[in-house]
Amino acid sequence: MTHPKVRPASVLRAARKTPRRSGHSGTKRALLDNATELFAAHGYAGTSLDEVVAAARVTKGALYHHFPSKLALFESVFERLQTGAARTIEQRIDAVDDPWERAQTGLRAFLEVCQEPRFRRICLQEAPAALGHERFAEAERSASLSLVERIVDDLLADLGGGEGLGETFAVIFYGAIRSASEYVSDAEDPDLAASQIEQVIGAILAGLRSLEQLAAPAS
Amino acid sequence: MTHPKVRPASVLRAARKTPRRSGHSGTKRALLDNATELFAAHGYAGTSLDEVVAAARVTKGALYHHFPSKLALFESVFERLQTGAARTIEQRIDAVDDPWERAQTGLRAFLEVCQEPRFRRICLQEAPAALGHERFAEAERSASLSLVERIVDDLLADLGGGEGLGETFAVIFYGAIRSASEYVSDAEDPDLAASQIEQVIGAILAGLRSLEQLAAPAS
DNA sequence: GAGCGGAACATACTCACGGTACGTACTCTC
DNA sequence: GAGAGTACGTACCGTGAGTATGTTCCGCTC
Repeated sequence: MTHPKVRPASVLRAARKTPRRSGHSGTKRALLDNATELFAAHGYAGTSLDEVVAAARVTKGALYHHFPSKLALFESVFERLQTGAARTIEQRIDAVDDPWERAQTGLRAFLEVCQEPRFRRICLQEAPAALGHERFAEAERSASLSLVERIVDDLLADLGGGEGLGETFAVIFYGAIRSASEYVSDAEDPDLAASQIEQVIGAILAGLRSLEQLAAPAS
Repeated sequence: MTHPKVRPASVLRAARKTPRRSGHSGTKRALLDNATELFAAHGYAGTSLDEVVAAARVTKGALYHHFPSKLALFESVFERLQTGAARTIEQRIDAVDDPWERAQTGLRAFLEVCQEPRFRRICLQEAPAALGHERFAEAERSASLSLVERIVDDLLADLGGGEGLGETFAVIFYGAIRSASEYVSDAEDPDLAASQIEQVIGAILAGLRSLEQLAAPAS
């Protein structure tokens, strides 16, 4: 009884827009684009695949042809946003030579990227729980955190001491600016909040710079 | 207990421990306890209510009598952990007078609390996505962040200047130690990682302390 | 101490949604 | 032009959150 021999499908035929060109289909891109919007608007759990395929004007069969699971779809969406953001920031900081000025530039670029609502929601809010802590930490390490570590290493080299503390510094700074980005996004006056953040980070960096040496074992 | 008319339920009968005492039942506590374990082990989405009620040896009817939804159950679990952690940290820092030493003490207490697996998973990893960004931010503000702000305000008072930057400093420090706690948890050698974190935070605080004045408007 | 009202559950169901099974249409290659 | 592989479409299933509807027990009143 399944599959009546004679398939009507007349309505669907009319709906077809991409004339089934060869090679890589636009269907996958349509799914990614619409999934990005929906995930950003309603979160991972709040978005049903029926909504996604309806928005992309295809069916679940098409979706599961391109992605093995809902989580894999989310992962693709996540990676696209993540790599795009990392590339943007990288271009900005590569244009600056002085390590201390580069840190400020990187901070500014990161804060700007985090104001992008889709990036905020998907990469900062939904991804940790959706992908799981392990998978998310790995993705962050290979993207954002490595950028921060590059910057921090140059700072520490400019100072004396601090051997072996680069990763620790990077983790702390990354957490700080990640939290700062949320603060800016939620502020009533984002521009004011951003300038305050830059001021405070600037003070912290200035304080570190004023130390003649790092690395004194604590109590 | 359960309908002796014809109903077997012999297993459940033997399992009842609290003899249906008056007023507040132990059922709610059993649900909260088991839900805490399961949410911590499998996350919010990965835990089914059937598992919860089976572990608590009750039925969904009992659960929905005490909690209006799965999210409300999670919220209760979250709040219990959150307030308990805040109370622990508060006691630790209230025993210290010097503001700079108190900051270090608070950091150490926070890092310890974050090593508790249930707190980590539920309050730090699952809660943001499960409760939603808005609700989670509010809970954090009223619990952890207010503690940090109290500490930071004393630091700024000890220094000169920095008027109106207390909240900004608190946000940045809170993000830093939140990220630091993850770093410590994931480290192969948590004790070493924790000491490195304390070292770096100590250096940052020392740097700030060495500044004669804060609050210089940036570019 | 009989009756009554509500709290504290249990049972059985609905429905949304992720995932699967299996089909067909189009294209390319030989 | 026949076979194979890609790119879908359709119908179905299982799980799990939430609901409707009981039923039992306790405390209170008269």
